[in-house]
Amino acid sequence: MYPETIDRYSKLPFYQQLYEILLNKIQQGEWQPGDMIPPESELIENYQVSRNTVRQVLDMLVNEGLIYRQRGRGTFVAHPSLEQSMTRIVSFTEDMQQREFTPGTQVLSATLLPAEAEIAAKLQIQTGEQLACLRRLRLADGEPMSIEESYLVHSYCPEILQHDYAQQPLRKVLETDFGIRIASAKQVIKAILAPPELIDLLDIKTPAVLLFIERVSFSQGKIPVEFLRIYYRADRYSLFNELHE
Amino acid sequence: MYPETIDRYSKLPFYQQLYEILLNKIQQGEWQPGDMIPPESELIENYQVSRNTVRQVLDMLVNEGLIYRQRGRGTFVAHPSLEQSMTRIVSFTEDMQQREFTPGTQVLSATLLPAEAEIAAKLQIQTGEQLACLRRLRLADGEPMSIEESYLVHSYCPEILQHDYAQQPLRKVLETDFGIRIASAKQVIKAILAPPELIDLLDIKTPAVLLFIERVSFSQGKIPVEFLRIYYRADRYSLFNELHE
DNA sequence: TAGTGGTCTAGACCACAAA
DNA sequence: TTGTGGTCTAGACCACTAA
Repeated sequence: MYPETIDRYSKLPFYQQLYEILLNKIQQGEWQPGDMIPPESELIENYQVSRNTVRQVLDMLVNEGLIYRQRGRGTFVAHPSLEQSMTRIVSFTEDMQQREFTPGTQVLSATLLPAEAEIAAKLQIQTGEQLACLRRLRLADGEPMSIEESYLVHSYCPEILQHDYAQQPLRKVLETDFGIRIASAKQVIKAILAPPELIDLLDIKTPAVLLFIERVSFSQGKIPVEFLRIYYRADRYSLFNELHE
Repeated sequence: MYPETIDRYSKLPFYQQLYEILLNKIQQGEWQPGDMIPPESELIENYQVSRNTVRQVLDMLVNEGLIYRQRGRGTFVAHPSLEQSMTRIVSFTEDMQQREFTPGTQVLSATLLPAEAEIAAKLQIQTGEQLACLRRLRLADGEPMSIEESYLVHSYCPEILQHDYAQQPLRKVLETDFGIRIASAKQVIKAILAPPELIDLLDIKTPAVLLFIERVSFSQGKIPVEFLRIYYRADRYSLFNELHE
């Protein structure tokens, strides 16, 4: 399924290929949190690249918080942390597991509609172009945690609404059915007063506060694919991150 | 004032020394946003280090969003972006300038008080130890933008309250008077309903929503120095960031 | 002592941008 | 064509950890 060796004639640089290979081993759980990954010497041997190339890849994974190094001991898979959810694209399921909640999902609606100007601009399409809109209520330990409104450019992923998203992650369908992998995203984080129509759905009392995120997600080719609005119950959800000089 | 060459007998690695030198040129404005910085070949020549070492330093600055590279053209100082304020320690003044507001500050109070258990734990000190508390109203274009409550471990910086913080940045006093440089921080971001006592100060109407940040800042020696609460008017302030795989 | 990651060097060839 | 950054190699010596 995924390549295990570096294609020396590929247009992709060695370090990107090796990054994909190692990332995959972590994401697929072949290497578990806390596991030591093979030492640099072994990666050099296995993949037939220089130490600098190996270290370039490990640096990337360290920067993303996926692994950490200990001099004299080795390199280890990091335990998922809440900080990661601020800089890495993390699924709702992963996010909730890190917060030690049991995740759940209810589909509120799945419809086609023409793009409003505001959303069209963010997705770099024409106003009125068809969008697939998926609204989901997200649960944590059975209680409402957030509402997610996804708007997908329908021409990139026709028939996308013919799945049961209570069971299946949207991201996985995008990847397996349409070959679209979300590689990066930009988002805005706000605090808002809960709109009346969300009060009942989220099972909160007015006046209630929400942490509100608007996100544009891009494919590997940097094409905007999805516009997402997430309304989090502020009494149950907060964000963490680290700053440096 | 700041070293301009690499001390080849220092305990600090070359790349850290070079990082300090280049960071300083950017922060002091010697190199302005949009300026091309010297090409790698020149940095190699100037500082007598290898290309890998130069590139290691430039990689760090790129990761922090301070510079960007264009193949075939050169390396340039980045224009400050709103995204940076999510991962870099940015002063209120800088942050407002990036948002194209004119910043202003009013000191609400400056007092000494004993540490509550909650704050003491975050600052890794004993409950009841003396804290310097500085409360400031922050203005943008003359209108209230946020309230900042700083709690500093007083034994690290005695007499710190004997300055006029309407004029002088707290961070600068810490550095020049006490040799404390804030190098990293951890923060939590929440949405809250405005507490009644802040309503008037922020010139908002109830029920009002705030973006609320609690931050612990660490010195270069990783010692917690400051606990900070910031209450932002949600109608005027939001956060931006980028995510990746 | 053996094995790990941390730092550093001196080269090489390539792709891209501007003149 | 020249100069820039992008990728890659093959070595070296060091500091730290664990046995």
